This record gives sequence, structure tokens and C-alpha cells, in this order.
Amino acid sequence: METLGIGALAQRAGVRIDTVRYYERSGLLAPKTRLQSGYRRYGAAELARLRFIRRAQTLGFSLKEIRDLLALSKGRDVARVKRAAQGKLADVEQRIAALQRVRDGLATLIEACPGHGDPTDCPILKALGGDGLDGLAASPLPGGHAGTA
Amino acid sequence: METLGIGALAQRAGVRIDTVRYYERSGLLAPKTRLQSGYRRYGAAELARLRFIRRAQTLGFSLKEIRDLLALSKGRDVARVKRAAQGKLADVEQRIAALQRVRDGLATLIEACPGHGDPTDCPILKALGGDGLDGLAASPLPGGHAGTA
DNA sequence: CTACGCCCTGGAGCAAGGTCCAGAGTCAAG
DNA sequence: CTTGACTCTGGACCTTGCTCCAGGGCGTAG
Repeated sequence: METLGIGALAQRAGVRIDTVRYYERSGLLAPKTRLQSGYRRYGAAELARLRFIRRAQTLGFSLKEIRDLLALSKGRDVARVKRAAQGKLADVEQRIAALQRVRDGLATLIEACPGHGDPTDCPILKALGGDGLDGLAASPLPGGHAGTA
Repeated sequence: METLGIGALAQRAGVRIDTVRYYERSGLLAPKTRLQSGYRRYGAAELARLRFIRRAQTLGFSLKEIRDLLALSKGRDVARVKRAAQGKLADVEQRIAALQRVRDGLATLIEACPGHGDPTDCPILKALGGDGLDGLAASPLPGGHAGTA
């Protein structure tokens, strides 16, 4: 069977070689085998996995979350797998709802902005600068979304 | 006129003192004046600006983008502010659409999973482990907008 | 005057997600 | 065999957005 070196794998997935090694260090992607020399060899499954990682990333999943997602496939407990997937689903739905609030807020402001004239008339700048936008940016500030600490 | 110390300012904006200083280092927010002692003093405009920064963050702008936005508002260029907001809106809408695809894929898998029995029958495991990932995270990788790089 | 709380600076540290480098070994083609 | 491309390891360094610490100075009430 045809295997790929790390360079070929990286190229086919559109990532850097260092990124592949970084993912390996992070426990996301192990090579199928190694040569005696230590060279990593990858198969089709690894390429698919790498592409999955990248796609999940573009969708806003952190590497940690992706690791959890991928760990499901190693589990033998179908019920747990299903529950984990349901948890992710709820998570995704929350993200969607939060983003929709942001979208609505932005859309409202953009609609109200003439796009020219005095900056003090710009609702975008006014809304962001003053009060009265509190409902708009409804966001988990109390829980702190910055430090997460 | 009444001015605020850094502690009072931070408290009114709901941020930490260190964050205010960090924003100053980042060129986002300068104190109105300083006492001889070096103590920072802020006025209403600075408080408004700080709140602007925080709100813009909840809308998904990075500090760099906010810096640009603030510069724009000084430049009286309302059209550009509006365009920046529209760009963010498009961005947010893309994310929403992508997440909705993920949600649908996930929901489909969960529905098809009996929640018990042979792991080899679990559609979730099959999708994650093999090549069926494409349906889950269907996303334009070639033209990818993730890394933006 | 003393205390106590607020403020100063500079720098370190953290989490995430890479990215790059040096120095050395390996592989494949000619 | 030689060359050039590829790969190895370990560790340093980068960006973003904070957050904390040490070792001081300031301000004001009692």
C-alpha cells in the first residue's frame, strides 16, 4: 500500500509540516508507522483525519474539542459516544444562537447607518460608544468571556 | 470637571485595571491627563471609548480591528466604518452557515445512532473514523477562509 | 504623623496554535 | 558515490489578550 511522508501528507491537507508534528505532539494525529530511520509514514486514514481536523477548526472548534471529538471514535461504548455527540450538538447550537445575536445587532446598526455624513450621526459609532446597546451585545460578560479564568 | 482614576474607570466599564493599562500599551486608550505623580486621570470620553472597545469585542472585532475602527471615527469617514461593519456581518453569516451545516450533520448522525449495540453499527463512529467525514464538516477547504493566511 | 488603600513601572507568565531553526541523519536519482 | 531533497529532534520564538507580581510611590482621613 502507498504511504505518504510527512511532507506529502502536509501538502495534501494544505498545512505545514510543522503543523502536522504539532498535532502529533498535541495527541491529535499519529503516523501510521515509522521507518527504522524514524521517518513518519501516513496512510489514507491519517489524511482523512488531518482534513477533518482542519475542517473542524474552520468551524470554530478548538484543538482540545477536536481531540474530544476524535476520541469518541476510540470508545467502545456506543451510548457514551452518542451522549458526547449530543453534547457537541448542544454546544454548536449555542454557538449558532450567540452568533445570530451578533449578526442581528450588526445588521440593525448597518441598516440605520446612512454611510456618509457626520460621524456623530453614525449609529454604529454611536451605539458602540454610548449606552443603549446593552440588549444588542448580549454576551456572557458576567461570566467573563475574555480571561475565561 | 470630575475625572476618574484608573480603578474607578475600570470598575465602571467592567474590566480589570490591568486591562486598561494593557489597552493603553496597545494604543487603544490613553488617559486624558496624568497627575504630577504619574497617576492616570480619565474623563467621560475615555469611559465611552473603553465601553466602545468592549462592545466591539463582543461583536467579534479584534483589538487591531477596533483600533482601526477608532481611527476611522476620528477620520470622519462614515462610509468606511459602515463597510467594516458589513465585512464583519458577512464574516459572521459565513460562520453561522458553516455551523448550521455541522449541526445538521451531527443531528443526522445522532438520529441514526441507536445508542447501544455493536460499535461497528454506530454511524457516529463510522463517520469519525473513516472517510465519511466529508458530509459532517462539508466546508470549502480549497478556498478556505479560516487561516485567512 | 501614621495607616491604609490606591496607583506606578517593568517584566514575567499563561493559553492557544503555530512557526522556525540548528545540527544531524536518510533517501533516491544519476 | 555524490548530491540534493527530505526528515529527524528539541527547543526557542511569535501573536493575541490578558493577568499577576514585586517593589516601590501617593493621598487622605484620623
